[in-house]
Amino acid sequence: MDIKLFDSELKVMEVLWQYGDTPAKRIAEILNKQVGWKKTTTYTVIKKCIEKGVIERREPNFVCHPLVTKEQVREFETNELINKMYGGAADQLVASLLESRKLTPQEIERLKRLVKDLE
Amino acid sequence: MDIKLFDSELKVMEVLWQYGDTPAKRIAEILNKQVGWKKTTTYTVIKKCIEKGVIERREPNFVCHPLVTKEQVREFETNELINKMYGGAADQLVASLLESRKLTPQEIERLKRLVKDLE
DNA sequence: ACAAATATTCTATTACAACAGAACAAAGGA
DNA sequence: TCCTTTGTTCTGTTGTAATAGAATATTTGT
Repeated sequence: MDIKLFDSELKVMEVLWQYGDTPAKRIAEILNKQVGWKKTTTYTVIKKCIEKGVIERREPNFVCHPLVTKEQVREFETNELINKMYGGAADQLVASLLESRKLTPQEIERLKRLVKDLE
Repeated sequence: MDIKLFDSELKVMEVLWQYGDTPAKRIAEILNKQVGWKKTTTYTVIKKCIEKGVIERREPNFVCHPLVTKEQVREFETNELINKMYGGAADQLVASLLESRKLTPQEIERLKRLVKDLE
């Protein structure tokens, strides 16, 4: 199963992650409202997702069911970034975040607690 | 200046970041060895980078000079990831890293120190 | 100044993600 | 059963990143 998702595929997956198992028709409605896609576009992308193994059709009514979690995709994407931009060193990424002050004070607080809670 | 770099452009920038100001010819040699590019490919991509404003030609000898740092691009790419996959919350990304055990013990140590050193 | 070597631009080709129209299939009500 | 609606696939268009060949310009050694 190839977990690399294109932007279009991610849009579909986001719907499934948010709403759980959903009929194709419903996904099409949601994405039409959200990003203006025609229904055939949604169906095309769903098909790609099925071929790719990240969605399967399930009873009853062939609802679309996600086979990968958002966490898995997050991890994958994050690893790609770490390899591409940080030479594979995950802590470099964190260091960069801290230095660039991209973290709000609240986030820094939460981060401190996270790190403290390690082991 | 559009800081969004394609993979091909990133290859050129990596050379500049690693070696400093470099003549186009030299970049072409390096990338031919590294990734097998023909020299015209390198020149084409350099041109794109110049149009995009991330490289300029400088005296003497019109060497290629990077106008953005690796840190800037890192930050940009990291922000894109955070927005795309973590709903804009940077600390979520860090939390995900900690949970997924993608950090080695050494990295966790360094991370602790980083956090401790905050103010 | 001119030939040879080198540097650069111009123009194509290929591959594929994004998007969607039209054709086709299936299901439900008259 | 047939017609209408709904669901799905098939096929095609568009845009553009990646790559590079051919043409052109520039420099350099003699």
